[in-house]
Amino acid sequence: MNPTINDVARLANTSKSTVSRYLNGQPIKKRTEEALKAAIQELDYHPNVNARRLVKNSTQTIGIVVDDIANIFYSGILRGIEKVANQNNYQCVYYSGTSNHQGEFGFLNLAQERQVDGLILISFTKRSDELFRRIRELTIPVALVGDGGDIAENADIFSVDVNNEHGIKEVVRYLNRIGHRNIAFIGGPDDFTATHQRAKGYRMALEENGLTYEPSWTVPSDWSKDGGYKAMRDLINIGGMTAVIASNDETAIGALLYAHELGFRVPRDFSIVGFDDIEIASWVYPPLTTVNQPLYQIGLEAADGLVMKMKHKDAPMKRRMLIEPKLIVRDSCMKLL
Amino acid sequence: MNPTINDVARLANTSKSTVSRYLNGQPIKKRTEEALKAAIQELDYHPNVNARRLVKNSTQTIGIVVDDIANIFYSGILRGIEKVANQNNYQCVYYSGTSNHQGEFGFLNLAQERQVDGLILISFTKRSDELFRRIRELTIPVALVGDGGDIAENADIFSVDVNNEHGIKEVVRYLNRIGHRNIAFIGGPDDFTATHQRAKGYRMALEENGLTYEPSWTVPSDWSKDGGYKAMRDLINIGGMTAVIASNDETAIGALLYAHELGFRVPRDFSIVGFDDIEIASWVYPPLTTVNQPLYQIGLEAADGLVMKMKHKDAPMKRRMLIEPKLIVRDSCMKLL
DNA sequence: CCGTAAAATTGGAACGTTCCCATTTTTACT
DNA sequence: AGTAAAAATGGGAACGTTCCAATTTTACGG
Repeated sequence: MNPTINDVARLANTSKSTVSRYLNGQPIKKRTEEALKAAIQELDYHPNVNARRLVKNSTQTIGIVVDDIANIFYSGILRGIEKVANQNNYQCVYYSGTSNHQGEFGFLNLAQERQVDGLILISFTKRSDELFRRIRELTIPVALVGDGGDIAENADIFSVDVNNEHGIKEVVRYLNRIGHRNIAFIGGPDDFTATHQRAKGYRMALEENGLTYEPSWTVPSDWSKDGGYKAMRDLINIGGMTAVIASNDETAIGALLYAHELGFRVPRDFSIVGFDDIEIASWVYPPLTTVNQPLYQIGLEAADGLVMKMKHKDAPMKRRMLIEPKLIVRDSCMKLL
Repeated sequence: MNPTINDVARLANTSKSTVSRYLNGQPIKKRTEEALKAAIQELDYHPNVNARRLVKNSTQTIGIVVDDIANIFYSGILRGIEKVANQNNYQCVYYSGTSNHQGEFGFLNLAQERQVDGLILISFTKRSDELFRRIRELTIPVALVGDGGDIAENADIFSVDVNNEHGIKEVVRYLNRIGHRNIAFIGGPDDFTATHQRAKGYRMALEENGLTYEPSWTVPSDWSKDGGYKAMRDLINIGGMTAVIASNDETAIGALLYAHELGFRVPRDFSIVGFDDIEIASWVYPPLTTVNQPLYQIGLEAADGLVMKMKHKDAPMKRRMLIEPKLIVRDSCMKLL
C-alpha cells in the first residue's frame, strides 16, 4: 500500500541498493540521483523506520524516564536533553512511570524490546539497590539525573546532580552576612536524597558561621505549598527566628502565604529563602530569594554523557557530575542593622 | 546476540509459530506453555518490537505533538491522554515542534515513517490551511486539541476545545452580580484563537448585561506576566474601572503584581479575574478568581476519540467537542455595595 | 481400537530495509 | 586505444517477527 524502496528503484530504473545508498547519503552518480529525487517525490516515498530499525538493530532514540512528565520541575532538564539529542540526530521518547501500569520497572521494556538506544532516568528520590541491579543487566547505556550514589559510580552509570549541600551553605552565609543570626529551616520529605543533603548543608553552615543550632527551629515538611504553610505556622508558634530557609520554593511560597495571612510582612518581619528557583519564584510577592538549579545545563550534561557513550560503545562512561547551584537574591530577605 | 523467538522455540522444543502464538495470548497446550515460560525466563527473552512493528505495520503508539513539552499548561492534557492511551494499550511518544530542526511540519514524519498509528496535535494558536492540507494526506487518524474550525470539521478531524466565549461571559455575569459596572479587559496575542473568542465573549456579555463598552478599557497584551504588568499600568493610567478581566492567569498575576507595587490593594481597589486556572492561581496573594479549564478531561476526550478511530478504521470520527469551563471564585474580587 | 472431526502445531513466505560482495561501469593515465 | 584502478551498481541474504495453509496430534463416540 505504501510505496517501498523497491517501487522507487523501479521507477527510477535502478536497484534498491542504490536507492538505499542515496537515502543514507552515500555517493551516487549525478544522473541517477536526479531520477531518484524525482521518483521519491512522485511516489511520496518515506522509508519505513521499523524495517530500518530491525536490520540496524538500533533506533536512534533516547528514552527519558520521569515520574510524571507533566511536573513543571523537569521542564528545563527536558529542554536540555532535547537540545543535545536533536543535535546528534537522536529522537526522544518519554516514559512516565506513574501512568504506565507496568510497575516500577516498566521502563526496562523500552530497552529490552530494543525501542531505545539509551536511557536517561530522572528522579530525585532515593533509588533502590534493586534498580541498580536491573540497570546493570541492560545492554544499553544509562545516565541518571539526580543522586546515583556510589553504586552508580561503580556500575559505569553516569549521574548528574546538583550540589545541594553547597547551595544551602551559600544561603546561610548570605543571611549571616546581612545580619541574621537566628535562622530556621523547613525540611523536605524523607525519600528525597536532596532533603538530607540540604539539611546537612544547613547544619554544617550554621557551625561554619558560628551560629547556634536550635533544634526546634528545624521542622520537617513535604515540599508542598500546604506543607510550607503548616510549617510556617509551627515556626511562628515557636518564634525567635528572623529568617526561614525553606528547602524548596513551593514550601517557601506556602510559608509566605501563611505569614501574609497572619498579617506579617515579608521581609520586614521574616526573611524567607527558597530553593530551586522555579519560574514562579519571581511571580510571588515579594519576589523570592532562592537558589537556582541550572536545570537546562543538567539536562545538557546528562544527554551529552549518554550520547558520547552511545556513539562510542567502548569509550568509558563519564562518572559523576556535581553542578553548583547559584544564589539568586530577590526581595524576600531584609538586611538587619 | 539477543535471544530471538527461534532460540526460545528450540529450547522449549517447539516451533517459533507456537511461541509467537503464546506471546500473543492464543491458546496453547498446557505442557508446552510450561516449557515456554521456563525457556523465556531462562533466556531472558523479550520480543523485538521493531520486527513486530514491521510485519504488523502498526506500532500501537500515539504521537503527541506540542509546541513545547515543558509548558506547564499542557500538563493536565497530557495526563488525560496518557490515561486513555494506557488503558487501551497504546504507548505515547511526544514530539516537541520547536526543538526539532525539521520545521513546522516535521511531525508528519512520525506518521509517514510509520512510527505512530495516530496523532494528537495540541496547539492553541491559529492553524494554517496548509496544515490541514497536509493532515488530510495522512493515512492515520488525527485529533486536535484546540480550535480546529470548520476546516477540521469537514475533513474528518476530531477537535476538542474549550468554550472560551462562554467562560468569559460567566465572569462578566459574576462581576455584574456582585456590583461591578465598569469592567476592563486585558486581551491576548493575536495568533491565538482563544484570544478572539474571549474578547468576543467580553463584548457580548457587556451587552447582554446592559453594561457600557468603553474602548479604552480593552488593552491588548501577550499572555505573559510582564505583559500583564504593563497592561495594568496602562489601565491604571486610564482609570475608572473597578474590575479587570485578564484573558489568562499569567497576565492576571502580572497585573496583580503591578497593583501591589503601586500600593493598591486587591481586591479592595481593583477586582481581578484570570482565565485557565493554572496551579499557581491559588498560590498568589490574594488567591485568584479565575475560569477553570478542565484540561484532564480535554485530554481524555481527545484520546478517546482518537483511539476509537484507530481501533475501528471505518467508524466515522467524532466531529467536534466544546467543553464548558467553570468559574472558580477565590478572593481576588470584591463585592460592591 | 478404529475413524473422524476438532484442535494444536508447524514450516515457510512475507514485511521493507541494510549490507556484503561480485560485477559492471567509469575514470585516469600511458 | 588499451589497461589498471577506482567508483558505482545490483543481487541476495539477513534482521526477527506474524500469519497462512498444510500437517500432525488429540479427543471421543461407536
